[in-house]
Amino acid sequence: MNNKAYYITTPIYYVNGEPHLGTVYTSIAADVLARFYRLDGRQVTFLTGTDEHGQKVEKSAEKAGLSPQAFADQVSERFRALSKAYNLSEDIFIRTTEERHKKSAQHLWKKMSENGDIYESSFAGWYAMRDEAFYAESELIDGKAPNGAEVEWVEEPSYFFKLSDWQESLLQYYRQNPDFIAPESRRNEVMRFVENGLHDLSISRSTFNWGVPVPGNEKHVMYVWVDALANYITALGYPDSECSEFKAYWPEAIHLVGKDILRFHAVYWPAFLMAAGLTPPKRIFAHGWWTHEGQKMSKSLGNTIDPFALAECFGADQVRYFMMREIPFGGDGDFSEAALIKRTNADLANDFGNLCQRVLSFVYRNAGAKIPQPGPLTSPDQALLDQAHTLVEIVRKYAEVQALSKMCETIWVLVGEANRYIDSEQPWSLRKTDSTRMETVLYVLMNVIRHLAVVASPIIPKAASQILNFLSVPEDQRDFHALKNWELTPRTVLPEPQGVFPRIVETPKWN
RNA sequence: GGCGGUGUAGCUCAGUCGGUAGAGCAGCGGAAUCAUAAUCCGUUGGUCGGGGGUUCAAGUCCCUCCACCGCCA
Repeated sequence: MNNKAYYITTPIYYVNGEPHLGTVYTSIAADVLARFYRLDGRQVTFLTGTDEHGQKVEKSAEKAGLSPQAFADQVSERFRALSKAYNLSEDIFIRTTEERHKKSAQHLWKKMSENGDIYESSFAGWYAMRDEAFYAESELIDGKAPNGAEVEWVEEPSYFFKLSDWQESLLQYYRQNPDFIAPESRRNEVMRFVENGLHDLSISRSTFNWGVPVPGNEKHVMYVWVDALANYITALGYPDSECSEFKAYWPEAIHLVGKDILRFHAVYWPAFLMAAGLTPPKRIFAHGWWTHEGQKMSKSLGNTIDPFALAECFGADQVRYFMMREIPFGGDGDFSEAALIKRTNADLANDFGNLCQRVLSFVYRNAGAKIPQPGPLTSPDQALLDQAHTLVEIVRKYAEVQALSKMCETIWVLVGEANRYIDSEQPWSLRKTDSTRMETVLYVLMNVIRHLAVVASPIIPKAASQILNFLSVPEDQRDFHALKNWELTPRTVLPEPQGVFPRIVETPKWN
């Protein structure tokens, strides 16, 4: 068994806005992987949290008549609530306003500074508060940022990070670690970007206060990305790089990010780390964006999706499965009500849910409501069981590369096999002719369902746990080790089963 | 404008080292009746974006054009 540490992160979410579909997507993906590796016996830390500093938060707080901290407290809670709504199993929910984080970010700064990578200068440029980014004169379109954000001329003293010095080291790192950036198309983009030359980075601001003070110059606060990115090591105990958490998990980190913030993670972050004498993370995975009924989601279009309403009306497991299954991780996808309902009804209710129900209720009604006693196995029995036994292995291969939709697909292939097996073995006929054989068939099926439920539990945790309850599988026998080393005990009494994935007949009102 | 990617059945996509096109969903026909009217079997359907070339043979290699997308400028 592989006991190696597994560290999976989402970006910290900016408290300037409410959780949206993209937020949930990243978090669900991270949760699925975290849960998978916990079941696989690995030592896992799953990190998420909120990014709470910056000018936008300061302004929003002012508008709301609150202190920045009180405002951040309020919105941060909304992101915590998301974990409840979607059964997210984060081990650490970090907030950048925590004292330990300030210490960590400041230490990181000091290290970069000691290494000679930070210098003081002044910055003049067009600043878009909405993006918290600067634009060159040549980039402006009709006096606005390329994306339409309002810009203002800003001239102020600023500290700079010598990003330009890190071009070669970064390229070398990319070449030596071909898996560092995924998907591959993104990796190529990043490499080309770096090959084209890097500009030094303004990393402090002095015109507002809501941020981590720059060590040695309290007039400046850190530019939001130095502050934000540091969260990944704060959570492991940095600056104590000798503590057990840090030693176990760094640099094992797998950062899941949206493609919009890939550059910060794949270019700035490793440069910061190397400047501070630390190793870059193991992998950055940039996933795609969701459209809604074919349209880009935006507040102005009024077509955003409230993830809370979504989970409430369709079910957290249903939304989790849909998002993981519907598009290959890394690509863009479309969220449509029809597609969600189709997946729910076809894959969850008809294929998997009904498989469980037809077997479990048959056992409950026609086999004494007990786990059956199997007799000798036939070759179809053995063939199906063999597939169940290799399920984890195949799914694990996909988990290793964050191929989440492939993980789902693989599991559902076995669901299909199990449905075909029932039809060909016909336990309902055996009931009248050969009850021993009937019990064998049912036992095989229950065992296969057990495998399916355990392996699918990272994706659909609630339903999987219900199914395992119906199978009377003890709480402590629900991991991958138990699939190999524990068996259903014949004659164990079973509870009355119920459907776990109801069909959606009438579309709920949710939006 | 530079670099890269995509274009295959109604829809979403797979097609490894070139050898006369595949899956899922939808549609159609049938079987079964344990089950959430779920399941299972069979089946219709494509001049593989257009054109040209290499080859005994190209969705698969080369050229060119068109459309869409991404990153950079």
